[in-house]
Amino acid sequence: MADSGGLHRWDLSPSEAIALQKELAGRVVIRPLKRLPAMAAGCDAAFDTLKKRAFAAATVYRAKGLELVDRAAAAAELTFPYVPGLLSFREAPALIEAIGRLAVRPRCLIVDGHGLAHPRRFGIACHLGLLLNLPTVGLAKSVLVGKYEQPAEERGAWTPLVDRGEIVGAALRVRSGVKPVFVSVGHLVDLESAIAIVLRFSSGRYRLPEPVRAADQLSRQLARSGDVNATTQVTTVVRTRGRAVKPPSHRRPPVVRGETADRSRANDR
DNA sequence: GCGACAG
DNA sequence: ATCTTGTCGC
Repeated sequence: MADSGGLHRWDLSPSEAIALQKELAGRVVIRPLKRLPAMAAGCDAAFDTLKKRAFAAATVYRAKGLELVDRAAAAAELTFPYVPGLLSFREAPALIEAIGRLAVRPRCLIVDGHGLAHPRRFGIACHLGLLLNLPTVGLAKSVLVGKYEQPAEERGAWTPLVDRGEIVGAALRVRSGVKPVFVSVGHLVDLESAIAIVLRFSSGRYRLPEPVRAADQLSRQLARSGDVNATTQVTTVVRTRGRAVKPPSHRRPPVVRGETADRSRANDR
């Protein structure tokens, strides 16, 4: 139905959630990725003005050509408050639902939020990666824990994000001359692989990698239009699919149902 | 006790 | 995260 693994419940109190994180943190696997994934899914969530409902989106991109391959979304009632360090207990259920609705099973996730760069080394990227058993990268726009030196201005430059004597992530310049983003290990990757993945799925035209940028836009769009299908608890909102694996001789750009996919330009942030 | 604090 | 248009600069 919703959970992918049923590893634990979600209706926990903040203190119980913290205890669970300490327990699950030991299961995170850090290792280099043998080969960069051909496709990766960006994951992000937005909220309605009443902040009573979350809209999660998952967008799959192909590394080659940075083309959108598939995307899905889900809406859910918010049951957990926003508490720094406990983000996954607020957003993960909806994100898991959205990811589960993808027609194309992603082999890698880039999650909006931190991974190991977390007080208990178990940010939302670690949580999702562990539950879905997928290589996962954490990508945040600001720091939760740790300090860092400003990296060089060129795309690809990075400096370590250090917390309590440990390198928990990196301040990575995805676009030259633009504020860096913070990359950290989620699960089944190491920091170098995580950085390589973020650079591979970004063109350098925007601060965020394409998958996350698209998921951010989709979730935000759905939150504003307070989309229909969002009536009950974990409910479907939209679903759009494109080409799956091994596309025919004639490539066809993904078609978005109900709305035209503007791929021209935009202003991030 | 005083700040810091993903989204 | 969210309330929100134009504007300055590469």
